Amino acid sequence: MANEKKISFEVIKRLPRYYRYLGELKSNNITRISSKELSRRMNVTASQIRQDLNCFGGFGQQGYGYNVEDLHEAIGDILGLNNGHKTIIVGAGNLGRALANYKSFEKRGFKLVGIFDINNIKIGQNIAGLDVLDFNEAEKYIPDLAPDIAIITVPKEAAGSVAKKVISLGIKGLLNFSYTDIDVPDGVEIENVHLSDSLMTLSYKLEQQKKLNQ
Amino acid sequence: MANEKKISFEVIKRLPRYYRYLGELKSNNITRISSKELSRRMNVTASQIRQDLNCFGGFGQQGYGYNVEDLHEAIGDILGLNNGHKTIIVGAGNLGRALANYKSFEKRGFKLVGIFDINNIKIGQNIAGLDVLDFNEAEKYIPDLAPDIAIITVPKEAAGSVAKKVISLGIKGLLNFSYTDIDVPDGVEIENVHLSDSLMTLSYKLEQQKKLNQ
DNA sequence: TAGATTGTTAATCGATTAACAATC
DNA sequence: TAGATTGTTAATCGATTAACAATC
Repeated sequence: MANEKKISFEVIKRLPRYYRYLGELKSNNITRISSKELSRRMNVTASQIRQDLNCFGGFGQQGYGYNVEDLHEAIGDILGLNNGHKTIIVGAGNLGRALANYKSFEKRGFKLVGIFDINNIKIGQNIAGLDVLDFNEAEKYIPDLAPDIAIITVPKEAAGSVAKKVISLGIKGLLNFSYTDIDVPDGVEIENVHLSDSLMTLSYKLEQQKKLNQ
Repeated sequence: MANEKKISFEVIKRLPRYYRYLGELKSNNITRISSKELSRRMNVTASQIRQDLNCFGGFGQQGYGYNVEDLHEAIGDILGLNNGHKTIIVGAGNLGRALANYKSFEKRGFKLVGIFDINNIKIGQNIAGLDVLDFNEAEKYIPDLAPDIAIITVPKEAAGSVAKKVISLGIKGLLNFSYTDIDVPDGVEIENVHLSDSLMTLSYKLEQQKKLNQ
């Protein structure tokens, strides 16, 4: 019944980038694009683009290329951006606040429905139009809010227990920004994002440059 | 002269994670670890760990394993974390503020020396102990601050020109958070970080789960 | 139709894993 | 010494690229 061909996560990770470039093309009123031209702009091979897209079906047309708007929407569908995912943020610190006000999330169809913290000073404060709720009373709020995704921006010491709690309340997707990896049970999905990691790999690259110039 | 074996970026991207786990072990007063035990904790193969580490030299000892503290420091060195990289942030919006107050960066040896914006309301405000400076007068400040790295948290429309400006002032490393890819000339390094990308791949995973459960 | 460009198969390349001799 | 575990070579696996027939 289901389409059985296993699609590698390498391919999935490239989809948001295709999505972004297609969005750009769309706002520039470009209606069609060939894999060759897109490859030139994105700095990847045309072959890879065609392979990637063909994992999901034949979006293109021989002799013509791809319809920008159709392809943009198709990738959005594949990524599940048109499902109106409801999200909460746990941790109303600086990063939590920044993400709450982050317009990109909203634009890609993610709707923020709650912000939580355990700090009395923060509880009740208004962030991005929402009053910060007491995470110690999570079971009181979360079932009604019914979010799909929890964005975790708490200190690493608290990350594990926060994850456990929200999972127990039925949340199926976690985006973890705390400086630790969180493991989740089967049926729950997680993406661990470590902001300092990219700063470190950047640092490595600078190191190499420096050596080259010596 | 130089060590000529090319190390793949796949390996480099894993280093921050090794670094983090070793840091954890260290704070738990664990002094030695075998690739097998580390592989169990990190959920990777022992073989990969040994291969990765051996790109940089023989840190281990047969029959013993690896000395946690030594290895932690060695990886820090490889990543260039002990160089006291000076950084600036361009864009004092929510994300810029959050990153300015982000303790992880400081802890890994990155020192914030300046915050810039072009908005008069923000200029002069104090963030993380620094007065926000006018980016329109970047050439007045940046040569003295002499940063290695610029963290770019401006809207995508401004990202390109901000990059061009800081590169012209001698900055060699860019960490770009704006929702566009920035290309840089030879000799300059960049890491593009797109926060919504991981939210999108998470959304994809949720989509797959949903299909499974139908 | 002729030209362009896809979809897809085959070839290549690189990364991961397995295996084991070296050695602490 | 015997046991453990590395460093490293070889085997496997998977991802990327090249090539081209199909087709718009």
